Order: sequence, then C-alpha cells, then structure tokens
Amino acid sequence: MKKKLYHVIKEASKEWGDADFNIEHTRQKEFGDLATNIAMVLSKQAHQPPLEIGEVIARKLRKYSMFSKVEVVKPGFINLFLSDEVYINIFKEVLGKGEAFFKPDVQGKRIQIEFVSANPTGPLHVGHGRGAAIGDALSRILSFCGHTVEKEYYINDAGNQIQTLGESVFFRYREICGEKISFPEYGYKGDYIKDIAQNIYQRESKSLLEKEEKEAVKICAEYASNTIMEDIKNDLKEFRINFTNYFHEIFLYPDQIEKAINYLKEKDLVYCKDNALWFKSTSFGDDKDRVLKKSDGSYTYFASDTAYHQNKLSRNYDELIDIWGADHHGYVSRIMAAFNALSPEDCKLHIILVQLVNLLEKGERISMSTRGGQFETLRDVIKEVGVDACRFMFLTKSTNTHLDFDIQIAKEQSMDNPVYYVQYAHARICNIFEQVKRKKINIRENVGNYILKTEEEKNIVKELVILREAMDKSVQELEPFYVVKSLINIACAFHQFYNRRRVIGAEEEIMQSRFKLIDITKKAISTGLSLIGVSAPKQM
RNA sequence: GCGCCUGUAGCUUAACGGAUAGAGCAGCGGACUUCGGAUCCGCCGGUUAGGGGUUCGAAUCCCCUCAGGCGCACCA
Repeated sequence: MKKKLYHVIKEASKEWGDADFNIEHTRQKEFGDLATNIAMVLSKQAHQPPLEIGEVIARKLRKYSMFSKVEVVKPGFINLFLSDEVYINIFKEVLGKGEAFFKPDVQGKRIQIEFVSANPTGPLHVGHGRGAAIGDALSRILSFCGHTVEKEYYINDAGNQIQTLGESVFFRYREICGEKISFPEYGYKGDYIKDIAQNIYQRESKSLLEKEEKEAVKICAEYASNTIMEDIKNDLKEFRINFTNYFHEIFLYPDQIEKAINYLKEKDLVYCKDNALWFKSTSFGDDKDRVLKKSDGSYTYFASDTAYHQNKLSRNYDELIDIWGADHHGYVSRIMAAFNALSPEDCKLHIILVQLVNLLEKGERISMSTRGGQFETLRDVIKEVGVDACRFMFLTKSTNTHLDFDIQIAKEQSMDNPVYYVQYAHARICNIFEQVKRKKINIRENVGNYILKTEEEKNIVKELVILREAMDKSVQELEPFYVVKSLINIACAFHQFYNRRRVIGAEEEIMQSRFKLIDITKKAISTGLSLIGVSAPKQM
C-alpha cells in the first residue's frame, strides 16, 4: 500500500524533481491515516514555502478516489485520509492471501546464524537466554520471510577453558577420593563441578588416581564438557530452540587453522614478531595487529575463530550472522578484519551484539557471578516464569538496549508483562468461535458484501498492514523486536474493538464480515507468536 | 587513559531529522443485564542528564561536561 502511495505522490510532485521523502503512519487520528513530509523536503530545493507546494500536490491527490480527504497543515505535512474503499480492498487482500499477506517481498537467501555458543564450562545463564531468544526469533522470522536459515552453535572445546574445567573437576574428584587439596583460585567453583566429579567417582571409583595427571585431567575435561553440553542442549530444548548444527572447535585443529593461516600468509597479511605469528588486522581497520600463534606454539582463540569463519565461508552462504554478548564488542573489529581478509567477495557478515541482562527481583539486583541469587541460571528462570513469558520478555526491548529482567514482574500477569495481553486477545477470539459453535451460528464461506464501518475495525486492518511492515523492518535491521511491538498493537486494537463492538449479535452482514476480520486477526497473532517461539493458547 | 553502549514521567520504555515527545505499570476516578474484567475509557504525571552547535525543525546529527554499564592480553 505504501509502495503504491509512494508512486502516486511522486507522480503528483514530479514538477519539482526527485526528493527523498517519506510516508508515515500518523500518531493521532486527526492527522489522517498517513502523512507525508514531501512538501517540506521539496521546499528546500525549490525555494518555495512548503505550504504552497503542499497545496498544489494536495490538489492533485484529491482526484484519487483512494483518499477521502487530503489536507495540508502547519509546518507542511500533507495528511492523507484513506477512503473506506481502500480499507475494504486491503481487507480483501488480507483474507485472500491469509498468512502470506504478512510476508514482505524478499529474495530468498541462504543465511547462517550462529548464536548462544556458550562454552561448555557451566550452565546457561539469563544472558545466554536473551541471545537465544533473539537468535531463534530472528531465524524464524527470516525463514518465514522466505530465506533458508541454518542455526549453528559453536562449541569452544579446544582451549584453555576446557583444560581449566578438567582441572577443576579433577580437583573435586581427588577431594571426593579423600585427598586434602586446596582448590585453585582460577578454577570453576560452581556446585555443578562437584556433581560431575561425583559422577565420575561413581563410575570410575579411584582408578583415575592411578593414571598420569595429564591423562586424568583429560578424561575429566571430556566427561565434564560432554555432560555440561548435554545439560545445555536440554535447556535449549526446554526453551524451544533447535539448532541445525553443533560445530566443534576441536574439528578445526590443526589442519583448518593451518589452512586459514596459510591463506593469510599467501596474501602477505601475516608476519613474525617476538616469536609469535601476527595477523595484520590493522590493514582492515582494527586498532592493532593480533596474534594467531603464540610464542609457545599454541593457537589463540582468534586463530580458531578465523578458521571457523573460513569454514563458514566454504559452506556457501549468502549471509552470515553472529550473535554475541555485548561484552565481546572488543572482538568485533578483529573478526571483521579477519573476515574481510578471507572473503574477497559477496558473503556478508553481520555481527549483532546483545546487551547485557540485569536480573532483578522486586527491583533488587541479583548478582549473576556469585551464587547468592536464586535464579542465576536460565533453567531456574524458565522454571519460575515459564517459557512464554521469558521469551517474550527478552524480545520486548531492542537488542541493543540493556534489559532489566525482573522475576517478580515476569511472573505477574499485568501489562508490564504483555505476553498475556497478546495471548488473551487470541484466546478471546477463539472463545467467540466457541460461542458460535455452541449457538450453531452459521459462518458463511463467502461474504458477498464486506463491511468495515467502525474506526475500531479499520484500526485492526491498519495494524495488520503494520505487522507486514514490521516483518520487513525486522528482517532489514535483524531486530525481532518490531514484530513483538506490532503484536502488542494488534492485540490492543482487537481489545478496543471487542470492548465497544459486538461480533455475535451484530446485524447479519456485519457479523459475517467481523467473523472474517477476527479470524484473520487470530491468524496474525498466532503466526506472530509462533515466530517468536511463544504459544497461542485457545484458553487461558 | 583510550574505545563501544546507554541516560526520556516515580518505575519499565517508544518515537525513518518532523506536528502538542507516544504507551504500559504504579496512583486516582469510571465502564458490559448480551462474545472471558488477564479487557476497555478518563485524570494525574516531562526543561528528553546538563551545556553549546548544525537547520525551516533536534530526544534523534556534531562537540564538551556529568552519571552508569562493558571492553581495551602471545585471556577465553
């Protein structure tokens, strides 16, 4: 609809030449349905007052039957009031296309999105949960819009952290075996480490003590990372997230890392200094060059990450998306540098930073690093507030803003917690159809004469159009939050309608139209909710 | 010290450079004899952290100050 309008307005204003104008949904209904700033934009280049230009354009626009009123106001806005005919046509279009109406026109691409990727050294916490909710919603939205999406989890199972994990477990194991040890400062101190050590003890008894320490630590590390990874996978499943693929860092050792380094060498982007191997990331905009291979011969994580991205490139995606916690932002420029060095041409890499989550309870901050708090893990939070509320909560604010997650509020069923508001609208519609069934009211397949008389009904139609635009915007900006916001507005438009108008009991023609209207509204809500991984219950 | 993110009503927040800064919660007051009151309507509440600048027009862009968060390794 906007596209069509765009052309109409462009046509009406062509005597002044091209301009970068826009059309927006108005905030207040006195300003019509839509408004454009074209007169103000043109006034600069035409050296003419915007009101004059606006009046000329408005005169032309008034000839179109799609507008019931066109007015030019104060600073130079042209307010457009759409005729009922336009609403009816959109309404028919939505009904004809069904769910497909909400898909923006996009060219299908192959996209890989990597998210969560938490190290298998401890359970997922709330911050991971937000990344998970955003990554998963984004995948669903992208694939709904026609892209082919693969979701990948990268497991860091090769570096020092795993070594430390193994050592930590082995310390606990020795403790269980009766040795007196002093647990190292750098070790993982969580209780889950003790549980894992206990399991190993039950399986192996004291046999590990007879092995060489290096060997024993390795066994512990392997066992621990596997069990923790299993737990993580269970948490993700619980959170309704299925990855297409789990990629192990260890798989890159050492051949693919060498391959990546050699590739950079051939391009003369690598040099030796102080016995270490450096990548010239400054040539690609990074602040300083980065080490690939340390002087002790081992690789940095940066080296394996580089190799990992080369591996991704070899899989022929059109676009790559990495979702990281905002605490990794210092890492962005070096990976971008490596990526640009590796990828001569088309494939694009987007790095999305998810801002941190503050976990609160009744306004009090719960620390995530100490074990004082009750709900530091994602699992605990899900158990407490439920998957629906949890996922919705993570998505109500844009990715790039800090999120205060208050357990207390997430449990409440108020407008602070809009998931119920949206679900309730869905349940209400379902209930109307329940009543219809019970009262044996006939729903006609073909409604000859569509009627959208009231503001409330037109509002719903308008919000459905906005959902499609939100879908488009979410894809453009890789930001699922627009869809969520639109869902809340659709629910709002429906609740307003519901409170002022009736479906059952309205005059036959109107009732039949309204059946169609609420049916498509229900579809919009359930589709939208499914895209963010939230259920659409029939009753609550 | 350098870099990134953030600062909007008591709280949580919205606003492609556009109109009187828009919502929800909390507070106060109302609404269905009929489809679910987890809803709807009204009132109260703002110097958009502060100060400069850019322009027809700034919460938004630029500079400075203040406050908070996070990064600045041959760590992961």
